Amino acid sequence: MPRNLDLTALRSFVTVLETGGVTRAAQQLHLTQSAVSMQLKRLEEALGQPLLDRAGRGVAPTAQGEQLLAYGRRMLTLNDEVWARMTDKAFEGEIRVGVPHDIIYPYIPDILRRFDREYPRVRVQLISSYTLKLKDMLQGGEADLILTTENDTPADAECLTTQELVWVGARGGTAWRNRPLRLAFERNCLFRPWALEALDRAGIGWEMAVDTNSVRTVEATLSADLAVHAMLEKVVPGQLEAINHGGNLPTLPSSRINIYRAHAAVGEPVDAMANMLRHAYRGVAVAA
Amino acid sequence: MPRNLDLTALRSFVTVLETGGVTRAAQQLHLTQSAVSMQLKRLEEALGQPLLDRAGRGVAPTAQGEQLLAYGRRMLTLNDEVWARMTDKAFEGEIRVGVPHDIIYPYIPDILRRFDREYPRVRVQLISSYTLKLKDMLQGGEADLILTTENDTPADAECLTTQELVWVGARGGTAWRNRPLRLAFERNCLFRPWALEALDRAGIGWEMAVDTNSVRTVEATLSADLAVHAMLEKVVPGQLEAINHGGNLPTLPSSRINIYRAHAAVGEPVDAMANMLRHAYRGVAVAA
DNA sequence: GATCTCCATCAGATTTGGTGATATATCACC
DNA sequence: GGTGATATATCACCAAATCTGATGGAGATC
Repeated sequence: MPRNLDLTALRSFVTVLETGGVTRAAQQLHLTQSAVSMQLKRLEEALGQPLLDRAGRGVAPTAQGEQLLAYGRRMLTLNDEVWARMTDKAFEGEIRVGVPHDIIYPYIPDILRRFDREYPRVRVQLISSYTLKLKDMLQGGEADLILTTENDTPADAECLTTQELVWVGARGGTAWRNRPLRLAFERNCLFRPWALEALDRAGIGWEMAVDTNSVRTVEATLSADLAVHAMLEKVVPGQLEAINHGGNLPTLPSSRINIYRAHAAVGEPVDAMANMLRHAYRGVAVAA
Repeated sequence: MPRNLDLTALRSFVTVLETGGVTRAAQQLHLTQSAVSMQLKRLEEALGQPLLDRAGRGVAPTAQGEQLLAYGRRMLTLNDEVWARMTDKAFEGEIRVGVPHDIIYPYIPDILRRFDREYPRVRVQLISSYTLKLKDMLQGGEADLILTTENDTPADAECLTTQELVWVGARGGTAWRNRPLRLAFERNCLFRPWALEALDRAGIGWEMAVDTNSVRTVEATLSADLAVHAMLEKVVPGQLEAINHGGNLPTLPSSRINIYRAHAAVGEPVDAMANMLRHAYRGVAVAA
């Protein structure tokens, strides 16, 4: 008494019912008619009951055959799926994802981990840069999928979420009370001009506490409570916090997180990555 | 390049990961260690990539192995399930279902059809009788599952639905205007005393148009617009209709449809049948 | 460093499962 | 009711796959 079905025979069985004949099925499967016939016989013997009703024209499944057909289809679907995932060209290669460095945390690391589980044969290259640079790279074919932080959503993009820009500083810090307000921004940070403009409009004096291109420097300055910074509300790292300034600092504009996909970027892995990003930031997956 | 996975090898693969060793897996599977080892090798060859990481203590799946593990488990689950359905003793035998004949339509035929599809090796014996007789049969072990129409729900029963009892007659019929009201009921019909009592209380004179134990006779009498009858609102057959009497006939009490299960009736098929009945009458399936 | 455990690999035995040929059955048409 | 066409079952044979039991080697354990 065997315990495991033979997927080859099962495929023959399903094909016989789908093509309506042993001979046709055999052709489609590139086997001889007798081989398929014997597979059917083996199946029936193994399960100890008739599966096909050969009465007259064509073949019809018996009641038990119906059962096996349903299960068989599901099993073959799984088989084909895993087979595709493990060997299909479409599931290997590289996918280049660009993310502004200020929104890498907290979602991206987890997404990369999960993606690698799902598509182990796809190498993910994470590009961390500025929104403008990322858009250039997408144009230049150097990235397949990018996230951006912008104040609107162009037609070729999709908005994942709109988030408030907030003032942040060290946990429990007081740097935000100082005047002129001491700021820490990277030179190319997209939010820097937004913050400055908001302060100017509110008539609050300010000065740059650091002049750097390093995120680390900014972080260190903020952690030491020497300056304040602006970032999206949902991505404030643990050692910092949104400043509860009670109106002493101006409200900052909101920003959108958009996703762009290169025209050339097609295939299930890219779809899946896009969906994971959507799901993380928007909380909603989009059907493929 | 094979196209179908070998479920035997797949089971070995899964077992190796579950037992943490080729040798242990082989014992559990009643195979030699070398056989299992070769199966693993064949799997890796077929899929063209390493599935196991034999580094040091124990075995760990590679990233691709994780994939295969997940799919493999699902496929084996399906395999074992269909195998059980097709060969397990628990999925063959007889199940005796008792249903009062006035609620057989419209649901029961469809349920029986669907049940037979799901459990082709289980013979269903449909017992059509009166509620009291059915309860006797259940007590006497002559039925596994019965539906009843009663005006309450005893502790050992489960109420599926509460339905209004309504007056019915021929489509477009006028028999309900006659006085004395002419009635057609089988002798043992449970609803007969309910109807008579309601008429008496309303001071409406009545007489029995037929004296029979045959449903057919009652139906024929009703179809000919010679008498009226009372039945549950949801089970009125097509050739009859609920009478729109506008208060000229008394309101009838409501009735419950209950389900009872014999203590000895256990197993998945009985559960499934009970669930199908619940679903049909109550519109809700109950988790197994 | 000896021992133990576990796994990969090999040669040979066995079984499985496929091909091609043949027998049987069913249908369409006369 | 017979005939040809088409479809399926079965058989003998053969090739390939797969199991067993033996062997050797890599780590872990003492």
